[in-house]
Amino acid sequence: MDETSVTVPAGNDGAAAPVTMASSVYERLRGDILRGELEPGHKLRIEFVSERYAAGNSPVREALNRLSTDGLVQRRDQRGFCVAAASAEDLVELTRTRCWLEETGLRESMRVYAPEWEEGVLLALHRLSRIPRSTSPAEYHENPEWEQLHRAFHRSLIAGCGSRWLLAFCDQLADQAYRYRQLAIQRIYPKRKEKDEHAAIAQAVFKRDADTAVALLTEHYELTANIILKTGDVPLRDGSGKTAKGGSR
Amino acid sequence: MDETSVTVPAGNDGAAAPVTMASSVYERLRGDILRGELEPGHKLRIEFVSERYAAGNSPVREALNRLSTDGLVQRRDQRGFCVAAASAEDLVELTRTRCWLEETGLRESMRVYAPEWEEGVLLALHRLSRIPRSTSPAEYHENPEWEQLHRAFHRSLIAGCGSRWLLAFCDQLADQAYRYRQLAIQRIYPKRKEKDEHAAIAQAVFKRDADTAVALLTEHYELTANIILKTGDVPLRDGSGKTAKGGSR
DNA sequence: AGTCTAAAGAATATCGATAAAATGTACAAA
DNA sequence: TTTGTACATTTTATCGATATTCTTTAGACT
Repeated sequence: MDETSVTVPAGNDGAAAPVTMASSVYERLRGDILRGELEPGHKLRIEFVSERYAAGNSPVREALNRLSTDGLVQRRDQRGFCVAAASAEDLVELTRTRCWLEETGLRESMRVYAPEWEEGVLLALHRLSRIPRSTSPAEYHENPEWEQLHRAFHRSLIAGCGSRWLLAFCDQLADQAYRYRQLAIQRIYPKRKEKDEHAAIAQAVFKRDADTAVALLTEHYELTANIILKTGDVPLRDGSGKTAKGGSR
Repeated sequence: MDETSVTVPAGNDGAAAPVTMASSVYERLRGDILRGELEPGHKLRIEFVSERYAAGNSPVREALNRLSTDGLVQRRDQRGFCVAAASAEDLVELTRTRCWLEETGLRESMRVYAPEWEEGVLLALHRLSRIPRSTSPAEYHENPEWEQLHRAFHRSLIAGCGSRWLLAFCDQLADQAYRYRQLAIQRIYPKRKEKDEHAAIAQAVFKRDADTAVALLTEHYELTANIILKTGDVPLRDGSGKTAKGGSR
C-alpha cells in the first residue's frame, strides 16, 4: 500500500513490472513531480509525457487523469494538463491543515491507546534513528530509505486513530509537503536536528502527554514550513522554466 | 481546485457547461453512484458504461480513472473497475472522520470570525429553510434543490476556516455520506426534523458558542449515520475487504 | 488600433488490434 | 460418482494509430 518514492528513475528491470502501462506511467510521473524534477506549472503535453516514459497515447492520458484528482496535476478541459502550481500561500494552508489533521489523529490514537500502536511508534522511531538522513555526510544527498522510514514514523503516530479516511488524507498532505521540501531541499539540510525532534515527540507519546506531543508535532511541521518559506528562492510559482515558448502567466 | 465540487449530483442538465465527453461521463457516472443507482460492488465494464452514457472507449476510461482516485470506484489492474464497496464499518469511520474534520473547520471559522462568513451561514440557512426537502409532501421524492442548499449550508459553516484542503476533504466526505444516505433513504425521511436541527446549529454559531455548535453538528451527523445503520437493509456489500480509497497509491 | 478570418497546433474521441484473465469443458485420478 | 486439474474458448481490459474538434495565433481588413 505504501510505495512512497520507491520509484527508481530509470533502468527499471522490465521483468518485474506486473502492472499495466498506465500504472507505470502514473507512478513514475508522480515520483518525478513529488521529487521536484518536474517543476510546478510545467506543461504536460501528451506527446512529451509519451516519449519521456516510452508509452503510448492512452496510458499517459489515464495516468494524467488519475494524477489530476490527486491534486498533483492540474487539468483543464480542452487545454490539457500541467504540473500543479505551488505557492507560499498554499504551503501555509497545507501546513496548517496538516497540523490540524495529525493533531486529530494523534490525540485519537492516544485516547483509544492500543498497545500495538505504541509499539509501532517505538519501532518506527528505532528504525529511523539508525539511518542517516543523507547518504553523504558532508553535503545533502537524499537517502530514499530515510525518507521512507521518516514517512513511516509520522504515519505510525496517527496509525491508531481508526480512520482510514484520515490516514489517507494525511498521506496526501504528506505527499504535498514532501514536494515542497524537495523544492527547497538544499537549505534545509544543515539546520535541523531532526533526530532529537522525533525522539521528543515519541517521548511525549510514551508519557501519555497528548498536549505536549501535539505541540511538538505541530512545531515540527511549522518549523519545516518556515524554513522553506524563508529560503525565498523556491520556485514557488509556475515558473514555466523550459520549452514552452509563450510562457504561461 | 475550488471551482466545482460543491455541486450535489442532481438530474439537472441545463446548467452545467458543455464540457468534454470524458467530463460529462465523469459527472453523470459520479451522480449515479452517489445517488445509489449503481449499487456498491457493481462491475463497471467499459462497454457497459460506454453504451449507458453513449460515449466511446477512451472518455469512459478517463472518467473511471478519475473516479478511482476519488474513491468512488475501485480499480484493479487488468481487471477493470467496479463501484466502490460500502460497509457498515466504513460508514462508522466515515462519520467519525467527518465529525472531526468539520469540528476543526467550524471551530477555526469561529475563531477567526469573518463577518462575511457569518453572513454566509445566515444566508444559507435562510435559503434552506424555504425549500421543502421532498417534492411531494406525502412520500419522499428527492428535491435536488434542497440537496444542493443543504450541502451549501453545511459547507458555509466551515467555509471560514481558510483551508482549501480541509474544504476539499470535507466535500469528499460529504459525497460519501450522501451516498450512504441514498442507499437507505426511504426509511430516513419521516424521522427527522432537519429544519430545527439546522437552525439550532446556526443559532449556536451566531451566539459564538463553539462548543455547543460542534456538539450539535456532531450529533446531527451521528444521528443520520445511526438511522442508516439501524435500517439494516443497506446493501452494504463488502467486496474483498478494502474500500477503494487508498488503493491507487 | 480593434475586430474578424484563416491556418496551425493540441487535445480529445473513435476504432481496431493485441494480450491478459475468466470461464467452461474434458479428462484423469481417487 | 465425485473431485481436481489441464487445456481451449470466450470475454474483457489495455494499448496505439488515426480522425475529429477545439483553441490559439497570425494576418488582413474595417
